[in-house]
Amino acid sequence: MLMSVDTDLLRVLADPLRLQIVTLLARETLCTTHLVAETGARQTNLSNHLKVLRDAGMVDTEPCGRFTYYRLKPDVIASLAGQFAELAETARATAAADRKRSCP
Amino acid sequence: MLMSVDTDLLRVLADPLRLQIVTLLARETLCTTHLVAETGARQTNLSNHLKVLRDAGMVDTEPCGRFTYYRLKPDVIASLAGQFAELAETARATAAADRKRSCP
DNA sequence: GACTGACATCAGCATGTACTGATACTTTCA
DNA sequence: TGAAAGTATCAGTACATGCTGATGTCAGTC
Repeated sequence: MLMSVDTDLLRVLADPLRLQIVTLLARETLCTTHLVAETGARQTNLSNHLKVLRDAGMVDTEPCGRFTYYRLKPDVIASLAGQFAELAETARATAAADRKRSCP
Repeated sequence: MLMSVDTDLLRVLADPLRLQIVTLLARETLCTTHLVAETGARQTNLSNHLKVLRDAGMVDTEPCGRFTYYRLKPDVIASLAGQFAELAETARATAAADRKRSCP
């Protein structure tokens, strides 16, 4: 069966530090220095996670002198939100109808 | 900062087999035998994953003779969907406003 | 009561993951 | 032009994760 939600994206967001980065970037475009300061993570650890987010296609980079700005791709989050909304609606309707398959 | 989405729940759903189980249960209440048949997973592997879903508070169990039925808790999925919807809206508004913090 | 079916639990193993420290590369500054 | 700042990459390590096979427990059947 086709998955209802993209598990590769879920795995990327399931890490607390990466989710924090995504949440910060949802509010404003920031550079690596900003993100180190806001998250308290070490610079190389943050870079590792930023690479995971880039590879997952969730953020774009934007050089600015020797700073690198990261910008979230809102459509990726919107797509995930849509998938969860569908799953939630299906679950709600099923609970309301109390659908239960017979014993085998 | 408080997380925008529950990463413990995300980690639970980030596994393809567990997400498949949740998707099947979103459509109807099923027993372990049904789930083995629908997913093709081995019985002990499926039981391991069902335990993870129970421990995460995503499903309830319902004994029925020697069968065990699993019922999805729709409010858990609805809550996650709501969290993603908020994150998506924040991201969309930020992209529209083109918010970018100045260089440090 | 023995047997069968359904399913939960557990230990072991292979693989994946997240962090650290070291280091390389690029840009800017003095 | 060399030093400093910013950031990316990499190897190593410790821990987490997912699967398997074996096995235990409980409900139903004969």
